[in-house]
Amino acid sequence: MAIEKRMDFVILGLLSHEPLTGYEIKKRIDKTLKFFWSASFGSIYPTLAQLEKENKVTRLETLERGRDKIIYTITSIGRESLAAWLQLPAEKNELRYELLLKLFFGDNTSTMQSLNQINLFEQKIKSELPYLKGAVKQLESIQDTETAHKYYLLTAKFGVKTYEAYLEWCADTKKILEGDNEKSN
Amino acid sequence: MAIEKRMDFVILGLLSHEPLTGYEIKKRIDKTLKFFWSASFGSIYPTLAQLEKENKVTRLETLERGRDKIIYTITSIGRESLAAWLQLPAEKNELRYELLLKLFFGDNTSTMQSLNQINLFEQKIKSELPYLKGAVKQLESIQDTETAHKYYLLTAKFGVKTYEAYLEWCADTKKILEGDNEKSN
DNA sequence: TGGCTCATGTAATCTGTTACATGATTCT
DNA sequence: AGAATCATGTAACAGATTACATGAGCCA
Repeated sequence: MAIEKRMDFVILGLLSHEPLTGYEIKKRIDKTLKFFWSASFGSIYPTLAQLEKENKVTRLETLERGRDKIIYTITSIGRESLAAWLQLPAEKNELRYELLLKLFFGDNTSTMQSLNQINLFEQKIKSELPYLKGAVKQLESIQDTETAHKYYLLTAKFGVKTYEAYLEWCADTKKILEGDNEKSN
Repeated sequence: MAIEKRMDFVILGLLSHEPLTGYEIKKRIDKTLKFFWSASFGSIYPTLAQLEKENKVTRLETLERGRDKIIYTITSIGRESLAAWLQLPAEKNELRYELLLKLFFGDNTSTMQSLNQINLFEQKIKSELPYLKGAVKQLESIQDTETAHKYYLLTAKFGVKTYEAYLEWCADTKKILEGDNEKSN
């Protein structure tokens, strides 16, 4: 019943900053939003077509370096729609961690298997954390008047904070499981 | 291509601890797994029917206090299937926070609106944290031989750790936004 | 007696992904 | 020359939710 099609607003939000092509929207999502949102071409292009029908965006076909491009620009109707959505309370706030699911059922397998899962998770977090920290550092240094950067910084800080918490938990949990593993040897 | 139907394994995992009805499975998920997984009746009952066809569970129809019940029990085939899945690396580890999405696009609205969103999130986390902490305390005190409890404790600790990180981030972020808000007055 | 919990199930719908199709340009 | 990137789009499918349908037992 409630507004659930968040892809509409992800796209409108990105277009509120600057006109973009569908391809560029995908890149922005993968680079900037990926820590808390994702999307595929299969949802981006149809959504853009629908937003155009609703007069929330306008399309401009261009030919750049011999390559066809469709640049989308947000309209005032689109901005109103986005602003209305921003006022509604955030409903979907969910974490879906298969790691935790597998760990929860860890009594059906060996301690080594559980440790293995945690190590994989830990490595992934460790490999992504520097990127997030780099974004925070860069955004803190620029100090421009662009308010969009300020909000980007706040979300990047969320990422750093939670990733650091994950790493602490990984270390704690590994110690516990390793202790158990030795006892059983 | 890969095994994506995780609902199968959530159910098999819960049944690996004890025989349950579909209704009880739903309750277990809502109570114990809700911090990192969720499910509805519309997926639980059809999945149970399918697992029975695959001989991974057996059904026992009973009449308890005049009320019909179907109690499902995991089979050895089911246990093998679960164990095989536990060995595979966890693939889906995603956080989908609409709050962060709305905050990211906060430059399209007032600072007050963004603060409001964060307050709502903070309140929700604060209201859920005591439950998680209670679970940790209880699980730490029992010290029984049930290994399942040990793994439950580890996931509950994950919840406490991340929720505490969220609250720290909320406090930090509110300070920043409140400062900005005063400057603009 | 009215509302809550127990209990099972289905149909319609949603929301999105994956895989495919196509082809130009740019980098190495 | 070949790989990677740029660029748009569709069809099939997946995986799940929501809403509905139904009804009994329990508690205040």
